[in-house]
Amino acid sequence: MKLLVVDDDPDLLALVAFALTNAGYGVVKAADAPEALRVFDAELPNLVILDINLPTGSGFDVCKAIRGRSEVPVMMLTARGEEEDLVRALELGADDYLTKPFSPRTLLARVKALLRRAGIEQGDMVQAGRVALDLEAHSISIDGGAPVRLTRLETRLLQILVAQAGHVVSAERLLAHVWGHRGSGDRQLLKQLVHRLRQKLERDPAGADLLHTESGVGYRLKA
Amino acid sequence: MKLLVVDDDPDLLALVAFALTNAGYGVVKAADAPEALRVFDAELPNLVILDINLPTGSGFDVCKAIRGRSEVPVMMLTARGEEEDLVRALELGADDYLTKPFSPRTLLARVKALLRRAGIEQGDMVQAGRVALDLEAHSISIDGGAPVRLTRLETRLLQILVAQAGHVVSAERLLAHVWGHRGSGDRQLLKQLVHRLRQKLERDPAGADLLHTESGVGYRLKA
DNA sequence: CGCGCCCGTCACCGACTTGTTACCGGCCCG
DNA sequence: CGGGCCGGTAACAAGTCGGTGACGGGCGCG
Repeated sequence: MKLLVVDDDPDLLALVAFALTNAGYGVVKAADAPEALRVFDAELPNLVILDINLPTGSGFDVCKAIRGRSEVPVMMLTARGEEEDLVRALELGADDYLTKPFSPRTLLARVKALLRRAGIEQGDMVQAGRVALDLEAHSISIDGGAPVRLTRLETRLLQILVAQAGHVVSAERLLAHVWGHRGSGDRQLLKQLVHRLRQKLERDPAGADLLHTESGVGYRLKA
Repeated sequence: MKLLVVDDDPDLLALVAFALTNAGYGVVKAADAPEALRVFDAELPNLVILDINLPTGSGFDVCKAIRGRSEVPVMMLTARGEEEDLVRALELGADDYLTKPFSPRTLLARVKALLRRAGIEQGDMVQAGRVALDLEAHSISIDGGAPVRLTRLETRLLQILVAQAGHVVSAERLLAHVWGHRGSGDRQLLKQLVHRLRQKLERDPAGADLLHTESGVGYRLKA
């Protein structure tokens, strides 16, 4: 799930991008109108978040241009007291708006609602660094590459590793999460699962080296 | 198609009910929280439109209570400036929201979109990508080709697959939708139905490969 | 009544998943 | 130097899952 965020304020742009990335979305950014359209055509995002006030050209033009080539949902960002602009934006085909300042939580809820309404609801998806794990489809994609199919256990293993990306996860904890208390203490189960998972990851050269062994402790997914 | 509208403002309630009735929907009304739940249980509507501000109990409680007993789509109505409430509503399981004031046209478009997404569109045709499913005639047409007759169960199966086209639908969910909770857990039923459906689809060469198996998860209709 | 269709059930096959055993090599430490 | 521990790898076996064919009961209809 790829989102395009357009804002000329670097701080706000970074904040929004951070919140969305953390929630597991792929984010591409643009700081002005021409760049926005360029990135849009190159990346074909599933949703656009667009500041009304842009230095070069206005957000209206971008919204209109996007509407000319796609039905993708567009959310406008506006400063308080610009309600008349808002009406214009909605008439131009924007799907929702958000008044600054807003909380990341509000942003996320709105983005989710928009995606749901547009019917491009994604499955449960978690992302960490270069890997995107699709819990619904049981697949993983590295650096946005072709998705690799995973088995049930592999998915469960990756789920916790992705959630704890960059940190070591103890073997005991992995065992508990994947097998429940049944497999407690059986390191062989884990060895095999890790081995099989690595074979799949290494089919994509970008995926080799992602899953590190922390000797005597557990495993760690590169962030 | 029956819709439940809940609002304590008699004017707004009448307006909304009028717009929906005019569009051909059956409408039942409620003015407060207890009445809403009573009417809900009695009428089992296909969609609920729910004001957040209710005199007795809040819209939240109603939303939660409804979610506790059904997956029916819920649309929340909110006044401008209640964005925090909105987030809470969406997290409680509401599917969409509308900020007052809104135009009847907007309301209708949203209601239609919600019903389409929920796959409870009645009567007419549902379409997704290259397939057009006729729920009345129990037939399907691929790429505008000759319609193929379907049985009752095949139609129900395709209904949810078309509604979720491009996304994996879990076996459990398919079973629940086609057979109700009776067939819960019986994969064999699903295997056979999918097999029979595929045979029909593959009579049209364009239809082969449309219904994809996601091993260990469920099935997915190509978008 | 007999026919055809719908659909639930059984049986079987091949592919995949998962648990288990065995073996290899490196490392630490006495 | 040698044994024990650890992690990686290979190979096998049992179990599971999905696809397919076949049978037959139920039902509506002429």
